[in-house]
Amino acid sequence: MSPRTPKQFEEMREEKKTLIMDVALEHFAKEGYYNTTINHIAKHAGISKGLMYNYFESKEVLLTEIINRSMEEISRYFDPDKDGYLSEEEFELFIRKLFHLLREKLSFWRLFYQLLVQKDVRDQFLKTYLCPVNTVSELYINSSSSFLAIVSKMITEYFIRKKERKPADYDPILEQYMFIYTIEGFIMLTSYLDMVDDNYYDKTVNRIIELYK
Amino acid sequence: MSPRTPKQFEEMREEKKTLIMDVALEHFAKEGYYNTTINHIAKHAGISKGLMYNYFESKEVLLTEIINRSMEEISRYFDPDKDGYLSEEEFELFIRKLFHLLREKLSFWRLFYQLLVQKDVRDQFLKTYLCPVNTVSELYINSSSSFLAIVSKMITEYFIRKKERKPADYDPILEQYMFIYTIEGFIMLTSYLDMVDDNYYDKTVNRIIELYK
Amino acid sequence: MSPRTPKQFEEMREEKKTLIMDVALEHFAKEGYYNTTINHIAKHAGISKGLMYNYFESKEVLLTEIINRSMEEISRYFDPDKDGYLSEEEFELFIRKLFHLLREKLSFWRLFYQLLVQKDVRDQFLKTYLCPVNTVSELYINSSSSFLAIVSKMITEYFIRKKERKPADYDPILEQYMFIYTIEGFIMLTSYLDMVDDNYYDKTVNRIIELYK
Amino acid sequence: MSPRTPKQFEEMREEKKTLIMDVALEHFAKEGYYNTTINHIAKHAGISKGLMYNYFESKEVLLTEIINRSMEEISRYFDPDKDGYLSEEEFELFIRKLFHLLREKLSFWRLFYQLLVQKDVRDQFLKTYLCPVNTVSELYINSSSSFLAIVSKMITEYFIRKKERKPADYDPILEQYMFIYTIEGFIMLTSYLDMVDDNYYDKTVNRIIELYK
DNA sequence: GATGAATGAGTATTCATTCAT
DNA sequence: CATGAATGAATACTCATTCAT
Repeated sequence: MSPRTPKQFEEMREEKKTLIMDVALEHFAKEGYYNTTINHIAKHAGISKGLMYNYFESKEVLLTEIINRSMEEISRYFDPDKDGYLSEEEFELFIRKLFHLLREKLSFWRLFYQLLVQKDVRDQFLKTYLCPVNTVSELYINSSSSFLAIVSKMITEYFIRKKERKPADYDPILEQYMFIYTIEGFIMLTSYLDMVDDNYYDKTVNRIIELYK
Repeated sequence: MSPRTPKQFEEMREEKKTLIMDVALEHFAKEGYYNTTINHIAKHAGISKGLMYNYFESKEVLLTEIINRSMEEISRYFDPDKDGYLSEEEFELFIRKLFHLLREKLSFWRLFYQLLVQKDVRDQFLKTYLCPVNTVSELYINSSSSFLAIVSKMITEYFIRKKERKPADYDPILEQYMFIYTIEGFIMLTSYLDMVDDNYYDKTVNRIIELYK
Repeated sequence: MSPRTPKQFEEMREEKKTLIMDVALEHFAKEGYYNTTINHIAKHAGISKGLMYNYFESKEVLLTEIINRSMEEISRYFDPDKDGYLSEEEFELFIRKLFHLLREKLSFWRLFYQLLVQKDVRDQFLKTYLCPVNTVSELYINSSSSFLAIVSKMITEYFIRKKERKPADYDPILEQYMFIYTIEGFIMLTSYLDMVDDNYYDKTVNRIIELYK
Repeated sequence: MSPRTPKQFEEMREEKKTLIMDVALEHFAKEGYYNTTINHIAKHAGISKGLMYNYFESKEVLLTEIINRSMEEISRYFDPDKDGYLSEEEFELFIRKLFHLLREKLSFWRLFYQLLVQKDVRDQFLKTYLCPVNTVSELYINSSSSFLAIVSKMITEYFIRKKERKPADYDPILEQYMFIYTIEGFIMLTSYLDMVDDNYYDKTVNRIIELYK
């Protein structure tokens, strides 16, 4: 039994961190951030309370890391072209991916909405993930942390471009708002209120694409 | 200095209760229910902690009374016909009123979403305000506590009726979902994320009416 | 309607005080002194909390007055000869009266034992009602407050006198202890634990008299 | 500095739990359960308030555990034959042991009487320790929790059996009551009122045995 | 006299975080 | 690395008592 290499240690550490974050996310989503105690997470992750602080220096840092990880996953999952341009096909794919993700990462969305709803967390979140940018290119410096801003900008530009193939009275800004409200409402009701009608999940996606593509 | 009459006491009580509820709603909405301490509310209402308990037997009761009061106000504000039938004009008016109310009672909506997002509170809330009913008429027995159920039912029936004046492939259920998602997303983004573009407030309302009336 | 005389006022005051004390005794006995709130007593006595403090300057004073009143009643009820001498007939009568009183004033006994059991109250009580005395005569200065001491002394002397009509190995001190233990145990079990067997109430009294007269 | 083993932790826990229970018993007995604050106990046990809750989930549980522990000790101390039969020698021994225990566990008796005197606690206690049983044998399933019931039943049967060696007018029920009152009164006065005359402690025991054996 | 609104010190309990081993 | 004992600041809630009217 040769001693473990530093690399092995690092891997074990990462695995443990991942485990803790998974458990924590699950509980944060189910019981709420404030109602979930460090003790509870530790027990369910099969480690001691003290060890938690070896991995995450505070409960808040744990939360932040969970959010960062999820945002990175999401960002990677969408992986838009780096050209900042959204074709019609890409737009449709984006929506389909979004709805697919909603089902895959339900716990994260639940946590996400819980947090958005609290002023202090929300402000922190928006500062991190929605820092105002002017050009798409400058965003790619740190694409995961500015993912929302990138996407937001790309969608805006998509709607503006759409005007060309629409009647004169077409208002791209208004349509974009309508699109975002619908998406948001769908995510909210699905992830939060469990008000999801499985029979209509696909129909809804198609209808949104039909209306806003 | 004659002693106060019972009537005077009652008035004082009501005034103070209202004051406390207003202050509490403001803070619950801004900081969140769990992050708002009784102490904090008391201080901002200019009274002692102990007095809070003269008016509300617990923090939870305070919350409940705030919600009930707001639901009653909202219920009174909409005051739908007692026929359970929503004409096209009434439907449009309903939407306009809803958006008007959103601005007037922003704090309440914020609180409302915060609570919906917490499983235990949500369940309690839904049980109280969305008890399943079969006929609209039976709801009017206690119209404020079943206000949501009434509205929900009336909207469903409105969409079903709409099918008559629509093409064969019109799916009323799907349309209703789309309508609700849009509304929900709008309320959510407006009340929560302050993502409201005043220039587009009215345009959005009109567009929603245009799409779903 | 002529205005009330000072005497009438005084009587009304006394009546109200009596009412409050009755209600308070009942609740103290049932719920315990610490578990009974001033508010509760006031409500059950049909007056306001503030007015309570017009009659009794504190909760503790109320308790003290209840005890004093009861001790006076008991003292009056027994009304021993002022000669400090207990004849055999008087001894038997004393016991019968004691057991009769136990039934009449059950609430008081309950309160009494509750209080005895708490060190601070007990000390206060013993200081007031059992101040050490040397001669019976000096006790009569304030016969109600030293009632227990008087009775105690009279009983002691009764047992000592009994020795004359008993065998040589008769130990009056021991017999007195045995007598007191029996009485005490009976009162305790009857008043507190409701462990009273009505069929044996009289038999017990007779047996105690038989054993210790 | 190797980390502590689970065994070491367990030992530490038990020691500390015992310490806390001892301190708490002492204070509950002296000041009364309601008058003894968690703060006070913690301070006298030399630990923080918070730690109390690591060992006992509430003040009430602390009390319950103290009582259970004491009842078990007492139950173990008496260790009656499992035949449910009390011979004359065993009866005498039982009494001697009882009086011995009274001195050893004075604090517990004080606490015990305080609790008996409060209706809610009393009911709970009686339910736990005096659950009605029909045969002695069925009690031994959980002998500590039904210890009082066992003893009570054995004593009753002892007195009934005694009738055979007594005159025709001997009333076993009455005698048992007299016996219990005497015992009870003795315990009460000794443990509570400190009215114990050391010179007469043994004489009393002997006299009780003489009278009721 | 009479009321109940108002106060504030006190109480049990929780929980993120630290630290000795 | 790992443990869980230990801390203490914070929180909801209670209640005797005071006081303006």
